[in-house]
Amino acid sequence: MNLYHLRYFLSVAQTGSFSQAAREMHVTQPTVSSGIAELEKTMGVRLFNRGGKRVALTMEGRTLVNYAMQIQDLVEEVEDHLQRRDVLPGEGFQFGAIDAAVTYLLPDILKDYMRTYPSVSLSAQVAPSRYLVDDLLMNRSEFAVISLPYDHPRVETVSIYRDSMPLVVGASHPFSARKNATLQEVVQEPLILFHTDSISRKIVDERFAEAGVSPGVVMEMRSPEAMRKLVEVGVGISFLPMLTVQESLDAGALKVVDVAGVAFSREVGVAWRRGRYFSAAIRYLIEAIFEAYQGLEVWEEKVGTAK
Amino acid sequence: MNLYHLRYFLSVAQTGSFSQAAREMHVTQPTVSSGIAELEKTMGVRLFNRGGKRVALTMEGRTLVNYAMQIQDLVEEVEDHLQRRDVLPGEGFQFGAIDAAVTYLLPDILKDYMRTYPSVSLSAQVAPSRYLVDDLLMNRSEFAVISLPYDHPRVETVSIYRDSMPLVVGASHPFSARKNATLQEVVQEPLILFHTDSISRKIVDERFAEAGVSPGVVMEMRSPEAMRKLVEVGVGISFLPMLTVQESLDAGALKVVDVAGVAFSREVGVAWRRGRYFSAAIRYLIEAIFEAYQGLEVWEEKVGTAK
DNA sequence: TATTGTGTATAGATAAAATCTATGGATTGC
DNA sequence: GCAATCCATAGATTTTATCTATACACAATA
Repeated sequence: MNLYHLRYFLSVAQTGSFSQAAREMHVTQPTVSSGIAELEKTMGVRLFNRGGKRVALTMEGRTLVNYAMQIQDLVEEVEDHLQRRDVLPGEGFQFGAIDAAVTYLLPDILKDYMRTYPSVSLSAQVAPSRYLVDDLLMNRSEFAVISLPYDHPRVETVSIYRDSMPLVVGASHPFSARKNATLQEVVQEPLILFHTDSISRKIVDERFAEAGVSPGVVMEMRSPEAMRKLVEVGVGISFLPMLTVQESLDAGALKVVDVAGVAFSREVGVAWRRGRYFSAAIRYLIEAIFEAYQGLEVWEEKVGTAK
Repeated sequence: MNLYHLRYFLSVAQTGSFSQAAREMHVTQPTVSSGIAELEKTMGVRLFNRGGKRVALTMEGRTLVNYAMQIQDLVEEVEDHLQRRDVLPGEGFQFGAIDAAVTYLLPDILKDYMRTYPSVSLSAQVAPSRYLVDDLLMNRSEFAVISLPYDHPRVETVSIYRDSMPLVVGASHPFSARKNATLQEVVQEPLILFHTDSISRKIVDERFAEAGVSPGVVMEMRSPEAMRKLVEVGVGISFLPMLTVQESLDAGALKVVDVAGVAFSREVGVAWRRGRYFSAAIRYLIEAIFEAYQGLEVWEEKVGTAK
């Protein structure tokens, strides 16, 4: 069976004439004849009774008309939808984001997005960058907002936000009265650090290594929110992203202490599998993120305006 | 777009692999690749993100899956229906029949038929044979039960019933007391005859011509039932099919009078356009008619067991 | 009853497509 | 790194669809 033949068939059924159908379909009459003959052969039934001035559908022909019209409609509908890049109700996609992004950077953007694409169902996977990149590589999510830098030959990244990662201490901590401290002092304190597989931890470790000191770690964990709480109650001190601690600083529950001569910071960026294709609805969300923060130019340079 | 390509597409979507889909579809992997590429080209969208061990559907791909499955289902369904010669609810066909046939010969057969094919809607066209044959030639009805003989190069006929066409008179008519009459006597009486375009009239005229007499016609009409009524009330006398007058004879409202030396009769038969194809559901009805009366052998000889 | 116009079927040539084989480049997993 | 597996591509081949030309059937008409 062939969709063109089905079209010929419907035209013949409607006009009652092979010749007229051929004219309508812009093909020759033998083309229609052999198209119908092919249908009749594969189906094993006669579709028309020939002989009069007009051909007449058999009962089987009438049955096929019924289905052929439905099939035609579906084909036209799907071509239409795909060409105008419609999203079917219930369709959607998954992306990844680190805790800080989904909590502090994305809410407004997502809200706008869902107004633009109300029928798209979004699914955000929240996890440390490492795992989000795994999802990207496995094609399980379309893109991810992760901590940078992240170096991988098959992952592209574009920074959207530079986030300082100051030393924070609880309001009751001895350091809280001071403006600054040295790294040597810091490593004497109980430290709460990100888990070693995290990017933020890698950054902290690098700074320590450059300064030739090593921290006396008390706790390692993956949840910045949990770490913030622990610092607030005085279990230890920590280097935490500004995004995470801003509210606690405002409320006075935490204090920032400068560390002489060393700047801690990490970047947040968008990552995707190199060379992948972005559907319009996804592209739109990504570009909204770049517009809200930064990186639109770099993105366009890397991905191009074409799809 | 091509139904095979759609099948490949669904298989890839399901297995997440071009190679595996190729194995499933019993084609080579490049065939699947180019099938998908063709779909992507005509639709103008990417359907899969390649790259990992498994390929992943894009949003557009997911939309297409949705439709492709529906299309596949319809295609399978229609092939199934046609191959097992199912009749869709509401489908049916039209046949023709003369008054006597639809009133006296067919009722039981139609009743049985509608039990066997409850979903088939029958439409009977009741008219004089001439008109029914027009319908046959125009492919407007599938077959017809008409008066015979009917000679036409493109119409086949098989007799199913021989019906005598005696002279009938009203109970109060002078002839009604007699056992017989001569043609010469008959033509002196007011005669009610079928219209000249009818087969029964042709038969009557032939007998008159053979005897060298000509009737003094009072009325010509096409409805045997109306003629019966007119004879009953004494407007005239008539040659009417036994099928039509049997009940009136039983009730004593009409009397049969032999006409010396002349036998009037007509045959009833099934007619169809020569060389046409019969759907199973139609064939079944026709064969039921032959079985109930006669002619099954002749029919099978003319049409053959094949379709 | 021949004639003409309009139909559909068929044969053979041509064009278009789908598919195959062979191979290259990329990625994953060990 | 190395082997295995995967998808893309090029070119050859086969299959299918379509076209041209023509035969044949039928309907309308003179």
